[in-house]
Amino acid sequence: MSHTYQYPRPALAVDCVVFGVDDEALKVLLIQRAGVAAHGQWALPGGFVHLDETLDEAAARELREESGLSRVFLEQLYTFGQVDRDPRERVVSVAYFALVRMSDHQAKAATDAADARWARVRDIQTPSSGTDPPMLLQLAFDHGEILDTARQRLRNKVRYQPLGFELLPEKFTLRQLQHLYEVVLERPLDKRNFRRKILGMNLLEELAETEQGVAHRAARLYRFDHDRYERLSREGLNFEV
Amino acid sequence: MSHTYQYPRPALAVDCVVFGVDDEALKVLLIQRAGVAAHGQWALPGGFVHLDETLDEAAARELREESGLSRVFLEQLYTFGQVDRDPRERVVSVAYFALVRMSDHQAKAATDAADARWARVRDIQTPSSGTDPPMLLQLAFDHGEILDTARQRLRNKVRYQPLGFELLPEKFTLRQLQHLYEVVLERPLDKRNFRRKILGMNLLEELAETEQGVAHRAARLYRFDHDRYERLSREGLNFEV
DNA sequence: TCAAAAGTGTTGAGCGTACACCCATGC
DNA sequence: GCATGGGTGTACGCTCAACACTTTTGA
Repeated sequence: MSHTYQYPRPALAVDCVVFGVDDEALKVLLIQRAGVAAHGQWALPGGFVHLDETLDEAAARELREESGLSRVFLEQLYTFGQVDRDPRERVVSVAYFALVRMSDHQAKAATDAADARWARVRDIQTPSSGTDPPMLLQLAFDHGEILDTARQRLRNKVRYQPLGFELLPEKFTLRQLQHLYEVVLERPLDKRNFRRKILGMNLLEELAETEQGVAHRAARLYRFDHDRYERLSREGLNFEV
Repeated sequence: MSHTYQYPRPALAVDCVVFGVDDEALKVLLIQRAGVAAHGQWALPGGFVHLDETLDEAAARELREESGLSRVFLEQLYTFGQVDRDPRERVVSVAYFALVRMSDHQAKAATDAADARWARVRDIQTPSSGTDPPMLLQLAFDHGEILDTARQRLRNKVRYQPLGFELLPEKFTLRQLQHLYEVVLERPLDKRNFRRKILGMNLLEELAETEQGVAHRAARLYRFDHDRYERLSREGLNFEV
C-alpha cells in the first residue's frame, strides 16, 4: 500500500534521550541500529510517527518497543530539522527527553534494535565535547547534537523542578540525592547547605527506615512527597536547588 | 505532480507567534485566513515546510511571505502534534516565537492572508484565560494554545536573556524599558530598583541625547550594547531582571 | 506656576556560601 | 579501634524589596 500527496513531505520521527543516574555517573540509553540506515551504529531510540497518535504517544510507543521502558517521565525537547540530518531522505525529528530509575529498568534490546546499553554521557561525542576527543563514542545522524541539547535542558530544569526524584529509587538517602545533583549540574555541592535547603522545602517525607548493607553508619531514607509538591506549587512555591 | 510514500505521513507546518510591544500593551501579529481551511478566521502566520529548507528557514520564509517581516528575532518554541488539531487532515506544526520592533514594522497582509493586524494578547482567548471570557477573540485551530505557550516562554525568558531590546527601538528611555518588562511580566516594578539593577549590569550605553516632543522633562536615551553583552556572557555573566 | 515625569539613597530582612567537628556503625 | 560516611550550626556578605522627595521641562 502506498500514499500519495500533492506536495512532497518530510518524514516525521521521534527520538528519545533517556537519562539515568547510577552510583557512578549520568548515563543515556543507546540502541544499536539493526535496520539499513546507519547499520551497527549506536543511536538514540526512536522511529516514525503514526497518523493516529500524538507526538507524545509516538515517543512513549517507541520507547516501549525499542527498549521495553514504560511509565517514565517524558517531555518534548526540541525539533531537529536540518535538511541533510538523515542521508536517506528528509526526516524531521521531534526529540524527547526521558528520565528513568535505572535500578528499576535493565537496558534490553527489543524490536528494531540489535542491542541496547547504558552509556556514560561524558563518553559520547557531542558539539560541546570540544575538539580534543579522547576516543569518544560517535552517535548516528545528529544524535550527538540532540544529546547535547537534552543535557543542557536537564541541567537547567533540574534546578527549578523536582526532576531528580524521577531518577532515584522511591526511597533514597540525602547522599544519593546530592550525588545526583552533582552529577547533573557537573559541580560539587556543600553537604550542609544542600541538606538544609532541601529539607527546608518540606517536600521530603522522612521515613523510619535507614539504608541497608553499608560498611558505616546507615543513612536515613526519605521519600519525595508528590502530592504536597502539587499542592504547594499551585500556591506558587518555587523549588530551587 | 504528486508524491508517493510507502507509509502515510503527517503534513508538517510552521506557525509563528510574533510579539510586539507598544505604549499600550503586549501585542501579537495575526493574519486573517484567505484559503479554504478556517476561512476568515484570525490565526497565526504560518505554512507548510518545504523539502529543501530547514525549520528555521521555513519560519522565516512564512513570516516574510505572510506579513512582510524580515530580520527579526526568531526561535523555535514547541511542536504541536494533537491528532485532530487541523480538521482537514493530520498536520504537525512546529511553532516559533518572534520578537519585532513594532515601530519599525507596520502590520501588512501579503500572500495567503486576507488581512493582518496587531492584536492585544490579553484580548485573545487562550487556555489560561479561564472560563469567564468577556468576548475574547477566538483563534483558528489550536492557535490559542500555541499563543499561550509562547507567552509563558516569553515571560520566563525575558528575565534571564536580554530579549527586551528586540522589542524596543534602537534608542530608548529607561521608562520604556521598564514599561516593557511590566507588560511582559504582568506586574509592576519599582522604578529605583529597576534602574539600579539594569544600569548596574553595564550593558546600556548612555547616549548624549534625550527623547523629543514630550510635555515634561525629557528622559535620557540609552542603547543596548550587544557586543559587550556577547563578551560578558561568554565569561559567565548572568543577565537577570 | 502648574502638571508631569525624571532622577536619585538608604535601610532591613532573607538568602547563599564558606567552613570543621563529633557520632554511629560495620568490619 | 579504625575507617567511613552521617549528621549538625554559625557568621558574613550580598541581593532584594520597600519607600518619598527634589529637579527639570514644556505648556
